[in-house]
Amino acid sequence: MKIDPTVVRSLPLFERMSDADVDTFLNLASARRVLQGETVFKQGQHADSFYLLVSGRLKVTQVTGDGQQVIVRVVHPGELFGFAVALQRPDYPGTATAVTDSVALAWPSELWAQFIEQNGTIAVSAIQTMGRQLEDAHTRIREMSTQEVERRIAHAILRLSLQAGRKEASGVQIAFPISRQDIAEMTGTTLHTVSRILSSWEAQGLVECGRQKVLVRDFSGLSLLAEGARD
Amino acid sequence: MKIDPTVVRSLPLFERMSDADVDTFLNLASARRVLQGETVFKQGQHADSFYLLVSGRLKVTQVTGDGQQVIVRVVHPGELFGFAVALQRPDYPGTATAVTDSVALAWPSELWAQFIEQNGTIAVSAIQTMGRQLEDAHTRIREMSTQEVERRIAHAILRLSLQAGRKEASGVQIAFPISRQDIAEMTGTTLHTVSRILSSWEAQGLVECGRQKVLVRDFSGLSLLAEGARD
DNA sequence: CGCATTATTGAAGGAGTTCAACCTTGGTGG
DNA sequence: CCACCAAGGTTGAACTCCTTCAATAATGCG
Repeated sequence: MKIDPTVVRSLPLFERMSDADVDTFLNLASARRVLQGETVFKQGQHADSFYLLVSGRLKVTQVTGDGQQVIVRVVHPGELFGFAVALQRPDYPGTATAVTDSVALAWPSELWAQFIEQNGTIAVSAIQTMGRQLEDAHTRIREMSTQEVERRIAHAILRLSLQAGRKEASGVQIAFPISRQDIAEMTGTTLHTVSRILSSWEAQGLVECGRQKVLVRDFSGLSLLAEGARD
Repeated sequence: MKIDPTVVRSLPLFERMSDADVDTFLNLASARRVLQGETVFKQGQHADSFYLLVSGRLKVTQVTGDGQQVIVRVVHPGELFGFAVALQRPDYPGTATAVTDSVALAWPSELWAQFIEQNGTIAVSAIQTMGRQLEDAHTRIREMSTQEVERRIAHAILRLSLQAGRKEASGVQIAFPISRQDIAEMTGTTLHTVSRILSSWEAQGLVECGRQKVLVRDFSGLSLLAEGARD
């Protein structure tokens, strides 16, 4: 599969890089199309590649010993993922599943150290990607420690509508299929609680939702709720 | 304050670097002694430096809008911290407080990009540090999502005893003063619950504890508990 | 020695889970 | 083309783990 350099150019990772360097990187990469529901890699699998999401959307999940699933991250276009090498791990700590049809670039893990050491731009970008993820993770920890479920769900929905929102006539729609179960796995609760809360929000006119979809009607109303301004 | 290059050499960050390069880095750094209870930087403060902990131990806390505190990280010797620059943030997202007398090296934030771009070794180390932190954060998220308080506390105590344990006659002591409140802020619960659980563990002979101290007597017993093998 | 900080423990209450039953939706194969 | 059924969603009721409130005790610093 061939990738158009101009598409790639627009991604932050490459924007400060010379044309020649971009070509070098692209020549070493292989592109991969992943259909909705398919996985790029599975938890525990040998980490032979690291990836860049070109288009689409992925979720990265981890399964605990007793079979419970948690969504640790949503991958948006332009982000690096699957860089287990960077953590000096032989295997992937989670499973990456496409929630929409997606395209990813893959490089062999052996090239990671070489990329980072030889190209400062890549190093800085990689660090920024990880930094943003680290902040997200800390935000989530803070929320899970201190906030009740309703506020956590509000934050999660607001974040998704910002990172993956599509403007519609009546509000902002989250641009990929997302189930109650998914939201529960992102906020550390159960699908039952998520369902109850979304229903109550719908009654209040804050959101509109259906099977695998959520549309934010009243962004500022939801923000108030997220910030703890209880009715 | 002067720093001995041989001390620094033993840290992973510098171990693959040439003597000349180590000197260059040390000449640009300023060393800072931080006494127990003092802060290296405060949440919201302008991020003018990034740091490396040479000795001692720090906790990094965040305070939420409504005044609740959360410990987002414990910094152990040899680790980078306060690299807000890397996240393209003008300010520190948390407060770093010494829990034991500590020594840290500080570099001006402006040097970060230069360090990373020019020295591949530093870049790879920085990425590994962040990667490890990211994994820790994901582990914590997973635990908070799926495990009950007792198991979370068990995991936290085990982790601390591995990362900061000092062998004593009757077990492994956590090598810095740690209160019930601290443990609560690390596991997303209240000091009351922590106190109750530690008391019950003490009765079972798993730990021994006093004011600001915890000693693990039965590591494997506690591990069993952490893994969910209920009595 | 006095007092602030830290810790313990009981009792009451509540937010959210668990269990259970039922309803909706949309894809697919007869 | 539409009937069927699996996957996703809703909602009630019971229960429980943990928090919150409250009061008292221990520890160690100045």
